[in-house]
Amino acid sequence: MTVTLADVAARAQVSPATVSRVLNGNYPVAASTRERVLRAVDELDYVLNGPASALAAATSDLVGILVNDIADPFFGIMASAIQSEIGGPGGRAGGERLAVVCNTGGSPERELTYLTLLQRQRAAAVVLTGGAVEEEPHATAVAAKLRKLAEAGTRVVLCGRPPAPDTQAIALTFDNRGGARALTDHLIGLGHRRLGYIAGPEERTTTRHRLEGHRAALSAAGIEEDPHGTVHGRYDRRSGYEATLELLRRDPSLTAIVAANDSVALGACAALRESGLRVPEDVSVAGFDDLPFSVDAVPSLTTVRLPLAEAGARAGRIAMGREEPPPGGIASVRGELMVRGSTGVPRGSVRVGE
Amino acid sequence: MTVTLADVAARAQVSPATVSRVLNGNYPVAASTRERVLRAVDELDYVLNGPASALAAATSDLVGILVNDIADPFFGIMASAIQSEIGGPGGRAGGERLAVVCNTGGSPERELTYLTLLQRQRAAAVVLTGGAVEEEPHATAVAAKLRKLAEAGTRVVLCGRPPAPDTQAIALTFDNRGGARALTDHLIGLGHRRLGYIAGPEERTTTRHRLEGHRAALSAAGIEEDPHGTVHGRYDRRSGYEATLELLRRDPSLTAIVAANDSVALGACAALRESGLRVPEDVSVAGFDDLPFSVDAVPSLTTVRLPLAEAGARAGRIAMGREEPPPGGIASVRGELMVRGSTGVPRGSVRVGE
DNA sequence: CAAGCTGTAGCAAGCGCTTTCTACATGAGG
DNA sequence: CCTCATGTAGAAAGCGCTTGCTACAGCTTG
Repeated sequence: MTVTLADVAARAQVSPATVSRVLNGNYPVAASTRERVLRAVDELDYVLNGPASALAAATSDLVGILVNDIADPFFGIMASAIQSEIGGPGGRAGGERLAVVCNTGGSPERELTYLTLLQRQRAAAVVLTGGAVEEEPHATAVAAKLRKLAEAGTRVVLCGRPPAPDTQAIALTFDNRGGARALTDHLIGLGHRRLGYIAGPEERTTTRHRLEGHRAALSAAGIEEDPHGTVHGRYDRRSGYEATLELLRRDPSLTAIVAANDSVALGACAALRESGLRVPEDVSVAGFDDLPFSVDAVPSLTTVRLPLAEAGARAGRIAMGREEPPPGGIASVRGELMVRGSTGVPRGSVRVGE
Repeated sequence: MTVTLADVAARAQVSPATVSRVLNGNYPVAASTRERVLRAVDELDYVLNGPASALAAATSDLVGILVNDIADPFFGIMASAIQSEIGGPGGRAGGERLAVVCNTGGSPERELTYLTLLQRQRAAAVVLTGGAVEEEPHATAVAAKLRKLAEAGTRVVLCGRPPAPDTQAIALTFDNRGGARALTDHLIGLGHRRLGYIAGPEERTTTRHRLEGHRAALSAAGIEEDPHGTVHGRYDRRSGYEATLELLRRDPSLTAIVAANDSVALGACAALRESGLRVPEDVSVAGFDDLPFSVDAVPSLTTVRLPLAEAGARAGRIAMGREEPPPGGIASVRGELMVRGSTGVPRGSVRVGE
């Protein structure tokens, strides 16, 4: 039924071993023999049996990329960059690797499930992207799993994710704290004193770090923080829309809104607009990430640019062992403040609600 | 070093066969034995060797999802929906499947490479999304590959992609022609007579179908088509920006621009704005797909909504054999015209360029 | 001219699992 | 009490490939 190595060998009048060596190209084979084998492969339309070869060689060419939300360009861009350094014909000769992205949907359980599945497949490497969940039963479980993977020879790289101690995992972390700090500093510099903050889900590291940066800026400027000034939500547009309405309800006099990311910021802009408020004349809005659509927004979004593609590419190379890991296994990747149209000096003093 | 089935068997004082049966749950095992085995698995932290089991059972739990551009939400949304019906703990008990998305980057070679890689892994199913390339050496090669896959028992589903004849592949096709027709009809109905069209890459089916729908609408309205009214580009924002400048150069008097998709439309809006033209007062703009950001654009985009998530979910279920394929193996999925702020009646008659 | 290389190819032993077939208790039926 | 289903477990034969080791030409060398 299906063609096997032995069939090819028979056709080429050589032993299976020789065929295997031709295909893997890691052993001297006479040119004439090689050609005969290749012709047989072609004529029989032979396709290597991946599982069999993985079993025999005790290695696999699978590389897993875990993302929180594949429909979010933030992850799409990173995944794309990682993959481009790993899979397909772009890479080194002979080394076809199957780079696969797994969508955890932000669920800790699914993250663990995928990790187990990849461990099962004896993946060559695993790249985890995006913020981690800090909640306890899970964080430890993931760390343990990562350790196991590393022990089994799987290279583990974290991209845009905080380091996982005792794990051997290489981490390229985004400096969310610093970026957030710069962003809020910018707003404060413009004269804003009443700022609202729309945060992401509470249990994520990214959320916490960005919030910490924001608060650091506030306290450095001597602005006492209003506990009502922060609303938590998801990392999507909708969440930004709703949170903005809530912030406006709590404090109609705020002059700036800092969002957890660009999507949230766009939602905020929409809510503001529908509330009859202009951006940035009435309320300034700032995002985070600088996704492609952010320049295009009207007004264009002030945000912190994260080098998603660069970091992803680097993570991919490290995962493939084609680039040295950073010293200590940890590197912090800085964002860059992009000042654009959505932020400006606060208008006068009081605005009447409604 | 690594724990194997045999180790677990030894620990549980049973034969490897029994452990295998407990793990697969497809053979009666006494409750007490099962429990003993499970405990041993737990204590030893045993993880099944995927390749070995795939080899022995001649099946694998891999499901491949091919996308053209993972950084594009169009694909992200579909991939997410497909995956949610396939992978992780969402599915049927016991059946953990590894749903993986492969990014072809729109390159025919990579598409083929991934297909081969999946064939190698003896994937349980493959879902191909997005338009196909029509160029000849490639189209035939892909069809041949799909046939091979199907023969080898891999279920093949096309989602948002035209049917592949002689292939056994199930196809859920988007009615791009019909959607494009409705969209341009709408514009014509508003009174537009000079329309520019920004198309995608020439060799893609999606591009051709949308263009055909557009032209059908024009000719039905008795508008003779200006060969200069169409510019080809990529499916991204940038392309829309550049193409718009080009269209404006060719015909400064056009009153509407139809874009290949929403991203392109956004780029068009940006170019228009920078050229001092208002949307829709001076020029109407229409997109296609209705991605999440389209409602948020200013003005919000008139477009054709494609039920990406629904179609993806359905494709996923079909791929898993959990839903009957449509009769004849082919279903056409219709889009819905969403009339929003970016289109309006054309202004007066002549506008002066510059 | 015998001994020793070098370059190629084959043998055969697994890799870790699944699954068919066989074996053996048990308890039921005659 | 013997025979037979019935339920449960084990033995063992692969699945298709890789790879360490062996074999043996054809050439150098001393």
